[in-house]
Amino acid sequence: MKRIAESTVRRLSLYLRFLEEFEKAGKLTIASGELARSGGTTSAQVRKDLSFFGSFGKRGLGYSIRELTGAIRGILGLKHSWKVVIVGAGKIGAALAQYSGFPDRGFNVVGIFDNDPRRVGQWYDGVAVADVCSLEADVRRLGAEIAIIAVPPQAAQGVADRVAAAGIHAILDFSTAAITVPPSVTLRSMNMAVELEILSFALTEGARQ
Amino acid sequence: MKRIAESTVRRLSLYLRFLEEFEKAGKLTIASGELARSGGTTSAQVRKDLSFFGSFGKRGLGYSIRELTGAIRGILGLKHSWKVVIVGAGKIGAALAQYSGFPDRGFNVVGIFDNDPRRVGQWYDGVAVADVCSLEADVRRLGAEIAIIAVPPQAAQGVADRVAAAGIHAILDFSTAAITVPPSVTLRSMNMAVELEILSFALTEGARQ
DNA sequence: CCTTGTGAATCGTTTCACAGCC
DNA sequence: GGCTGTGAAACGATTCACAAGG
Repeated sequence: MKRIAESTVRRLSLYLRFLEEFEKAGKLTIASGELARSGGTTSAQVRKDLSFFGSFGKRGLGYSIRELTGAIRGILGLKHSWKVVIVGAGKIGAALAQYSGFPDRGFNVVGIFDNDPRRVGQWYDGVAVADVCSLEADVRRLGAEIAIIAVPPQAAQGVADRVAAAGIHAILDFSTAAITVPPSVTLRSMNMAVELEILSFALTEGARQ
Repeated sequence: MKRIAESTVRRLSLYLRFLEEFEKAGKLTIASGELARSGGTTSAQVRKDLSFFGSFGKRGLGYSIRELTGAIRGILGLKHSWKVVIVGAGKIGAALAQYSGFPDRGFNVVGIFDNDPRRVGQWYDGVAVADVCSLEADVRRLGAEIAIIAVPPQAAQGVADRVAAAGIHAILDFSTAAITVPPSVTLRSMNMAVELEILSFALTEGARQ
């Protein structure tokens, strides 16, 4: 099977969001054009994205919302839930730990870690903050599959190395550092500094023209 | 001037981070290859990215770190500071409001808004939470240029419409909704749901192969 | 007649490779 | 000799356009 572009996967995730809304609204079928309009793309793009994985529609009719939702959830690996650990129980880490949208979508926080003794032992939504010393052991014991890094930038690379060594293959990095991981690990960065600077560039460019 | 790709701007922002580290370490010059290695790209990519904006290096020598840092800060519009409002003073909004890395990099939080009377009046780092009723008026009065949206997904689109109407041209959306904005507004989404689903896909794909 | 699925064409980005300069 | 700056080539993603099927 051909390698799938990240942009395709990102759009599938968005389609899923819109499909769930349409489903809630009681709609039964949808055409690629309508899905495209919700997501700011084109009908050809929607069809091409789906075509990498099979054919899910009926010519002349469109897609069954129920079926397409199921298909995309299967493609994205959302038919079962994932175990997530959060490293860093500061403001952002704590906010994420309490975020209720998580479990709803199949991502269960099974561990939270910090190196500050004042934070260790605090409870967030049924999970106690553990000392980061036990990170590797706990990741293995709990069978965690995804790590969220929410530590200061200087500590981010070290944490990434440690969770990778403990067998984690997927990392979501909230720090403003730019970290690197071995090829066997998938890394997504939610780097607020970078996003703000992209906005700054756009504002500046707009003013230049 | 040709349109600049978003990927180029994102890399410039990363280069800036590495350059600042090298500068702190006392290095004076750097070659494209070394910058590339820090950022997981290639020397040709670094040179091409910079070439869109001018020529900043010396053949045979590389780039003066001091000069290149200044040039990139100029390109990204970071030579002056930006006024930011945060809409939503829940867990994420409050965490962002207190985030000290913000002002360091020229992004000053000048306003925080919420619709919950229990949150209105709370102080975060010298700024009081205001009622979201006064959003448009305050945005104009304060001269805010960037809005950060940290509200529940159902409310995100409405907030985006309101800040856009109030004259804001740059939005950073932390909600898990997929919102749309007029072409005059630049939108960046830090959509945790999408990023987690991309990780889920990668883990599933890895297992499939 | 409407809408999908898809090869072919187009467009944009990255990589190559080398002339030009320090 | 070493490294930049940049056209040209290669690659990858998006858009087009149409045959096929309900």
